[in-house]
Amino acid sequence: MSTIKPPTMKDVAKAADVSLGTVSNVINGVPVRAASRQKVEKAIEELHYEVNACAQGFRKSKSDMIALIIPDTLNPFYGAFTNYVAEAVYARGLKLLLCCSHEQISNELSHLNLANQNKVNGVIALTYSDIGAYISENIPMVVFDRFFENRNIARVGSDNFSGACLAIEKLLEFGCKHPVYIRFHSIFPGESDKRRDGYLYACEKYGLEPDYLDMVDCGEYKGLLKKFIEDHKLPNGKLTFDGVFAHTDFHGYHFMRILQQEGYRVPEDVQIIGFDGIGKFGHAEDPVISSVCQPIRQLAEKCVESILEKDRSAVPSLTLLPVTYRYGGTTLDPKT
Amino acid sequence: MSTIKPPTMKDVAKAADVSLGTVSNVINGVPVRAASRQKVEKAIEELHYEVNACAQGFRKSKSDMIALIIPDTLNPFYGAFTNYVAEAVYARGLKLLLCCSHEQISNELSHLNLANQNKVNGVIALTYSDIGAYISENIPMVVFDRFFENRNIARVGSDNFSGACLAIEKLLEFGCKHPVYIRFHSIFPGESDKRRDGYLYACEKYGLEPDYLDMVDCGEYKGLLKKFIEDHKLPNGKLTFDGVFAHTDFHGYHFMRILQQEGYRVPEDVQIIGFDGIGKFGHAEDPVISSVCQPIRQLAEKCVESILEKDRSAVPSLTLLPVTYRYGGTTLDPKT
DNA sequence: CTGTTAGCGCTTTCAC
DNA sequence: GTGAAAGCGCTAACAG
Repeated sequence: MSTIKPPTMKDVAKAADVSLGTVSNVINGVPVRAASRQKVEKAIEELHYEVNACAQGFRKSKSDMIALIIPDTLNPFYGAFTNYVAEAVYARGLKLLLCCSHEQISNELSHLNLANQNKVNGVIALTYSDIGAYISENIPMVVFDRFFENRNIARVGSDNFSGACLAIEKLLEFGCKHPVYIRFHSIFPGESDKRRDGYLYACEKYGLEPDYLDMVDCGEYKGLLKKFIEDHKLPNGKLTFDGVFAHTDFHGYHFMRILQQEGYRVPEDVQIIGFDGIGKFGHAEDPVISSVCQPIRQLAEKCVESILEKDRSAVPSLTLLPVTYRYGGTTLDPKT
Repeated sequence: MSTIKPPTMKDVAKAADVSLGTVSNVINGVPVRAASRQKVEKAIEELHYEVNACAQGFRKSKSDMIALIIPDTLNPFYGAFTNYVAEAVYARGLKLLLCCSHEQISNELSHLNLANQNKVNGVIALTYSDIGAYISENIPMVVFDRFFENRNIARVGSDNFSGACLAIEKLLEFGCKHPVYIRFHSIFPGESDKRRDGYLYACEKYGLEPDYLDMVDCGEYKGLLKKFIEDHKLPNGKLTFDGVFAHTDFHGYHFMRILQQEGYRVPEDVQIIGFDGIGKFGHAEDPVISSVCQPIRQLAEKCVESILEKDRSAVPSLTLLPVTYRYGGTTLDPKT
């Protein structure tokens, strides 16, 4: 067990015959005389010196890490968001501390504690509870996709309201006369509630009778979807609706499966547009259904940008990014 | 900007009227007289003291972090693996440093450096190159799924050989007479090459004529798959094969799409079994195709376990976990 | 520009 | 068991 201790800045200083401060300056990009710089660089090279990030973090009370609190990375949407946050973080020379909460408030809080204890530069959170109150005042935080009012924490998300309108407009454009809305939502209020508001607004705007399923997500969605179909069946077997705006791709997809099981054709009898933009092999790969896509990469970028903004008064309290429609086989898009 | 400095162990010691060492002992679970312990705990409570993980890491030269080096978290397989590694890491009171390499060796190396600099307890790597040589001798490392010979680093993965045999056996069981194998592989050698070996072995064992496509993955797989179909078409339009073992679910899925475009029915005309066990909305959710599934959670668990084993001579240099078959709509499984 | 120096908060001896 | 004290490697403030 001959564990050789790695060289320190002191060793470098000695080898380069300069002072500790000079070595520090070279490493941190502080202007230094060319001759000294070269001596130091040579010594670093020869000794294979590497900064001790722990010591640095300790001294500066900053670990140069960003903590991402997210339910999991199994869900393709979360996986994609995590991926793009990571990219944005690396691009700024920082590290990513990944905190999966599995939607447990207790985990969210303990991870928040961890973030505090580790002196992270900031935390990006996609949480199921209003955890903002628990974070240290002096750690920048931004919440993504889940908005809790009554708190002064920066929020970043997609323009859900416009997205819902876009979905309805597309369905109408593709020939639907009676689009319905299917929603299973968390018991926690969030920004995605605006999708319902957008649906209602679009109905009013286009003179449609609102007709929608609005349930708390309970795992029993399949039965409820079947019942919804039953309730909308005419005596001749036809359905009273011909279009579906689904709150998420997941529910849109499963609704499609059930419709098909019952003998209806998608998109010929019923067209479906979901929300999120999930692909079968990860984001942006082979869409699962036609969908209103969230700009995940840009959302991640905005979150990191907002965390790193030095002038905290300059970060917008709300940033809403535009969404786009993408064909995914469940709609009758005209061949353009 | 009235940033109040958080309390330190010194503050706790003063408030509890004990020495610094005693506070440290309480925090680290070292036996302490009950009276002292209570005084300290009370002080911690009152001051809202929290350990400074940076200082701790600095002092101990251990950050209590595990670094995971993985191409990305977009791919559902990687996303799932990341998720389960995270769980296993948290369960042991550690943190996860996520390093996405995007398959760039330069990124892999720089993340490895980072892991070194941050005094991580170990690194788990799913890499595209033999980076083992670059890690500090005294940081435990385990490579997952990509095995490089000639190096003394612990390796964990699925039993690819048996998995390939299982796939062929299932195809035969479901009535196939002529199963082929479709493979697009990385230019780097890896454990998944054993899937080909398994296919060849199964062919020999069951008296089949091996017939397979073996190409370096180049993004042009669609054209190559079409050509493969063309090359296996009889004058009457039928195919010379009736079963496909695909190297991954991804390629199996796309082969299915192309077969369907050309008018063949899956699974009636051609049955397909992939490898990995990808679901449409993340791992274990609604399989994309019938598949030989990797036990991702257990693999992750094994990796973490291996990293944390104190007695390095006790960690197996190779751990192969068994795979299982799962129906996913592209095979003619008997209703059991 | 450069050298000197004082800690950052914690763990870990070492006497008592 | 407990207190005192010595740093871990680095940054930043200061004087030259």
